[in-house]
Amino acid sequence: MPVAEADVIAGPDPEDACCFVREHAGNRLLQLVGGCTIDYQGRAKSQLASGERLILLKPDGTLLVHSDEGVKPVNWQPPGTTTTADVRELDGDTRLIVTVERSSPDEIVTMAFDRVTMACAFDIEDWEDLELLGTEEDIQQLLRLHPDLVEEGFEPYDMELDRRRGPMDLYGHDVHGTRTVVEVKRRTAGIEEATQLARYVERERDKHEEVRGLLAAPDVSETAHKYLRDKDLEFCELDLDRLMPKVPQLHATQETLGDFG
Amino acid sequence: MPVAEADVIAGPDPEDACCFVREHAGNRLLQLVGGCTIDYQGRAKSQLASGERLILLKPDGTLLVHSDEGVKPVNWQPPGTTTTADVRELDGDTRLIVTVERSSPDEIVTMAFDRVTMACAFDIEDWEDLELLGTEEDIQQLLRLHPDLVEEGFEPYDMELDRRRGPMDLYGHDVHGTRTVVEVKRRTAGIEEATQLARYVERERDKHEEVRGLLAAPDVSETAHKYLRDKDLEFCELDLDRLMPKVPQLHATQETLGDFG
DNA sequence: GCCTAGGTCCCGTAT
DNA sequence: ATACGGGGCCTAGGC
Repeated sequence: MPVAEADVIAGPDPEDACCFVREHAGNRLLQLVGGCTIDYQGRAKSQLASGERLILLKPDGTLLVHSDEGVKPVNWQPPGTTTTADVRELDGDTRLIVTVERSSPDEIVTMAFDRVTMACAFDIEDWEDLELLGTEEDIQQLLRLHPDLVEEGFEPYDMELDRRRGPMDLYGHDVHGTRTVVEVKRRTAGIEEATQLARYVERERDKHEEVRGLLAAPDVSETAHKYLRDKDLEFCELDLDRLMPKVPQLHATQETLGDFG
Repeated sequence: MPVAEADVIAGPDPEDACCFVREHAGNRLLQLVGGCTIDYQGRAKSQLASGERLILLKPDGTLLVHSDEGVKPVNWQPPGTTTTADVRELDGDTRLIVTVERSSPDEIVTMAFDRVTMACAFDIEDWEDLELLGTEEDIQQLLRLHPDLVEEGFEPYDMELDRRRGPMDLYGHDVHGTRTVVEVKRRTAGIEEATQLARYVERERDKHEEVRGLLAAPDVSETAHKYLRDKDLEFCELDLDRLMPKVPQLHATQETLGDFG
């Protein structure tokens, strides 16, 4: 049954469902709704007893198995898989078996349907990229443009050079000319972020006399703050309410610059 | 049109689609396929120009917006949102507008449809929990049972006590009676995992005379290995091919134990 | 609520 | 291919 550009079949028997999967897998966005067991073997191993789920197979080979709750799929496979469909006898019933596999790493997801409520296939074309604003990268660039928001007198080194200096978010010198490493975070920094900064600063302190380390974030956990003091590092509070509104302008100017660069 | 337990409407006009969304949002698994723009405002901000997408609204308030590629939804909301649907005039067209919002943090996703190809609603009941084998927790427990696989003569302290000792995966003493902290990883350990161990060991070394630190993983990155040597820590190679087959047994015995505990 | 740690994390990017 | 870092990460478990 064609529904605009969508094909929908309700309650197909295993054979029809099998044909449907074979016809559309890898070409269109394929959807199955029904009761099934799911086994996964690969980086780990999982089993899921029979229940009703929604299965999505994207044209790029992505598999998503969703239950009725939560953002994360209960099973999945990243792009690049190959799909096979078969009809097999199982416990005296004829069942649709769909397998999705890939190599490196070798992984396979096997779905055995005891019932297919619905099968759909449609083309969805999406040429657009998401424009995301307020990422760490955005904040980083804003601080490059307005280094005083990090600290009065802070001057970051040039971006091109920074690349060769390693993975540090910002690197420059403070008002007294002291080398200063800045790690930027878009949300409350925890112990892990503090350790990350410590690692970068440690490397620099091996090479140079005096190096300051700043963790620039909207907030820090107490544990992280203690750790920073311990390691002679500093926390630098970022006022996101002031910074975020500047981001759209940043993106606008970058688009303009893109015409020349 | 009832399709087993599924309702499907093809190419509904905005008003019908709006009713459909209002009727099913929060009750059943609701699906929309169509062309839309999507705006998100919350922890960050995003815009997505018009394109065809598949929208899922789970009864628990989860929102997923999928394009034709990749595992990750292009936009989403975790469980607990509320959905509203409206019909509005936009650019001289009548459009379905669906918003999904939540508080703490305040976030909103707004979808403006220029066309709805298909709308479905169905009940999917899934009472089963995924049984996952081969997690870090599994490996940890195997090593507790067979501590020689960590190192000849290693003896981990009791699990109950370990809880109070902090977040360390394993804590015990080696064949010479030296305190030993073990951080377990299920895959190649990188610099971050090495730093994590270093942090735990540092705390223990503040309190005790001599403390060893082992990073137990199937492999280590070169950088991480250097870091370990630097900090006087050690790498302990895990043979996953030997360990993983033991996991099913572990789970089986734990189920049995569960009957008594 | 905060915070930490894990994830079959995914994903981009640089080496 | 490996490795490192970010993510609107999500999610579970402690406190």
